Amino acid sequence: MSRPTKHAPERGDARNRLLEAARDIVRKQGFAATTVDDLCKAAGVTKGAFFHHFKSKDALGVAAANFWTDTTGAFFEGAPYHAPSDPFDRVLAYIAFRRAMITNDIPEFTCLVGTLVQEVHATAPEIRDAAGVSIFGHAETLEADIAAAIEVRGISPDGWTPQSLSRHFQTVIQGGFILAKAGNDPELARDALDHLDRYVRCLFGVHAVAYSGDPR
Amino acid sequence: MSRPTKHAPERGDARNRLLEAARDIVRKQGFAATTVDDLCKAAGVTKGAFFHHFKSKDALGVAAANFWTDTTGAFFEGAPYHAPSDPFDRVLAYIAFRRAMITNDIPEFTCLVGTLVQEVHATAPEIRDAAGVSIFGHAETLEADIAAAIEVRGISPDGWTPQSLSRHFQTVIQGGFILAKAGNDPELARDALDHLDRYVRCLFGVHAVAYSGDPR
DNA sequence: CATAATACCAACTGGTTGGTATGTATATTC
DNA sequence: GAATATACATACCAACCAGTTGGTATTATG
Repeated sequence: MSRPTKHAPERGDARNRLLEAARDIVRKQGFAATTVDDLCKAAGVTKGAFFHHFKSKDALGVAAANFWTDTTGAFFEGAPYHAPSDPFDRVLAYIAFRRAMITNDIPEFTCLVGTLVQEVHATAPEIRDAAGVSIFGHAETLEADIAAAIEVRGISPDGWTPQSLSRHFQTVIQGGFILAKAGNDPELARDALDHLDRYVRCLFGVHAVAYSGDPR
Repeated sequence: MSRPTKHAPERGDARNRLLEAARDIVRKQGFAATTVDDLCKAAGVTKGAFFHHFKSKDALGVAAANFWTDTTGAFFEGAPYHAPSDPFDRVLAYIAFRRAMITNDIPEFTCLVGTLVQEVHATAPEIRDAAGVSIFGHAETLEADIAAAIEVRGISPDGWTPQSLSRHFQTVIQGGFILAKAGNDPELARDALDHLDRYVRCLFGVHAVAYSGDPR
């Protein structure tokens, strides 16, 4: 009878429920504008539970960033863009996958750690660093495919490396989120990825084709 | 004897001093984390002055975004990247200029409205829209040069337009700021612009050359 | 089964926050 | 030069905020 369900808070659940609440609310409102009470209310727990699991609001911020790293890490690891046998196709499939992830609800597809770091980069180094690990760690997962694509396609990168390109992917993704927010239009985030797709094809000397929008 | 100096507050100065304080403090701390008292203290005025000029903190946010639009608009209009006679060179000069603006102090070169919109996009539509006007309005100033460069270079854009490319410039710039913050390293913002430079040369069929880093 | 640790909850607190009420010196208008 | 409007300053407030205190129910341990 101890089946953990999503909407019936159960003993031992509070920490995770708080982290999920942080993930959802911080993306909507930002970190500073989100109160501890907001999080407790959304998680269905009291402040006692909050400060039992996190020694401060900032500590929750660090934990939320790490939670993001873990959950998105597992999500991308299991994602279908790894399937193509050609490494360059995997790189393109990553971009298509990121594009397909963009829904109509902005807080739903935007990045928690990008939002976090924008706010706290100068005031909460521990949160900033946890966000950095998340972004640069995710970028790293692309490096091997990019390096393999360079080899397979027989190109000689001039002024860029697998690392710098993998980071540029994140740059374009994060920048696309900002434009989507500023224009209140998710399509702007898709446009960013279309330009990225074009850039990558260009770097690898592959002619751009009309973009289908289908990640498969 | 009524010479307005920068550090001796004078009658009639309060509004501008508050906007300058907002520009500087919000980029460091974010909007929600910046209190009205913070702004008053930095501007050397009292709360009475604040609420005389702005009916609420959110109203100051809108005014600060508009202030940013006006001041950066004038700054870019008078910037030297407009000098080259060839429009494509002007486009490259813009990128080089943006790159040269990146100093060692992150809050100094990052974008107020990018920071603002990330925080308030879903909670303060008026601030979000003012930020949108700023970003997309600035992007628009690049469209004519891009369009002229297309003509002069005789290329046929496939799947992109002067508007979408000018917006992608802002995407890369904003994304570069986020990575710079996450890595606590301004160089990451420069790397973003190097990739953008490479992309633009590729779109126009111009071979990339070793990047000098000098905007002239 | 006793002890102890864990996982919470309800009520409280002291400092902070955005905003207000009221007063006053200066500039503008008639 | 009287009246009015502008541009502030001072003092204050109710709501809110992160964090604490002191407790209880459950689980783990020996």
